[in-house]
Amino acid sequence: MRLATWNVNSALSRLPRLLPWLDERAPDVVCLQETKLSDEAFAEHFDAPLKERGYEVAHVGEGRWNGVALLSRVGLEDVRRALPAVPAFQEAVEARAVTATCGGLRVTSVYVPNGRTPGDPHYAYKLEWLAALAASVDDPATTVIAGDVNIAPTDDDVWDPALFVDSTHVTPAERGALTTLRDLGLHDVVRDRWPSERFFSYWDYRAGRFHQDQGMRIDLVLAGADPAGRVAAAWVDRLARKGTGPSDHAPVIVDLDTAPDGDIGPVVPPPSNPKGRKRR
DNA sequence: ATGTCATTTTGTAAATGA
Repeated sequence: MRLATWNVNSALSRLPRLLPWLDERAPDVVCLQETKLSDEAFAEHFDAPLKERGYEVAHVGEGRWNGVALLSRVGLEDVRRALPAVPAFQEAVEARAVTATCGGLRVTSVYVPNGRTPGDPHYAYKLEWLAALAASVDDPATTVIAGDVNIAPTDDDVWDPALFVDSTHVTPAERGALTTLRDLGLHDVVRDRWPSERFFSYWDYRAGRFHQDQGMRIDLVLAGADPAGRVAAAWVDRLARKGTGPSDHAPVIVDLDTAPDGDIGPVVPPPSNPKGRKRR
């Protein structure tokens, strides 16, 4: 099963990139963020092309800002359109999370509040929202939380840590929220796959940041023991950040070993070693 | 110092947000 997450920075603007990307990468489950569409507008533009490609859809949008979606062609059940006990911002619950059961996993597409600057009301809201996210996890073992978390887990996930001292995305309180999720049993599976590589998932549109690879790794796939133990590949799809009309984020793709029926299949014994040579 | 992009508007340039 191939799972992907992508902050598209307006699904409508990204339509000419999104549909070809689905055809090329053929993900089974897709978490989208920043669709910036109402549910009605998303349905108008996406229901037909997604159905044609075999996807069921759960979209939670408000129109101008935010907006998240789950696309799945391995089932989409028990949809939850907001985190339980999610904090409001200025009395409005924003469209930042949608959860469904897809292919036996409880998947949540998240768009964590940006926070703007420490001290800003948006920053306190971000931390409250992250607490609600952790509290929303029912069964960590089968959970996947994927999306734009607006937090760089370590200084290795920022192109120039010195520039970001005391900025949002890197503060101990924000990173502590990721630690809380980790302590629940959720693994940052792309980092686990590439523990000492430096790579990013977001690059500012300005100042030629992408072409100088000056970015941040803020789009994560956090997976519980069951999916984390089945990771076959995990990578950032940088190609989608190139060319005409890209999002400022690249998709993150994770492949899980599974047979079509959801059974991982027989355990294959290791090859025999009749000549007694040492294995490397 | 801050080079882009997307969205909205008693709109057509300016504000807002990231």
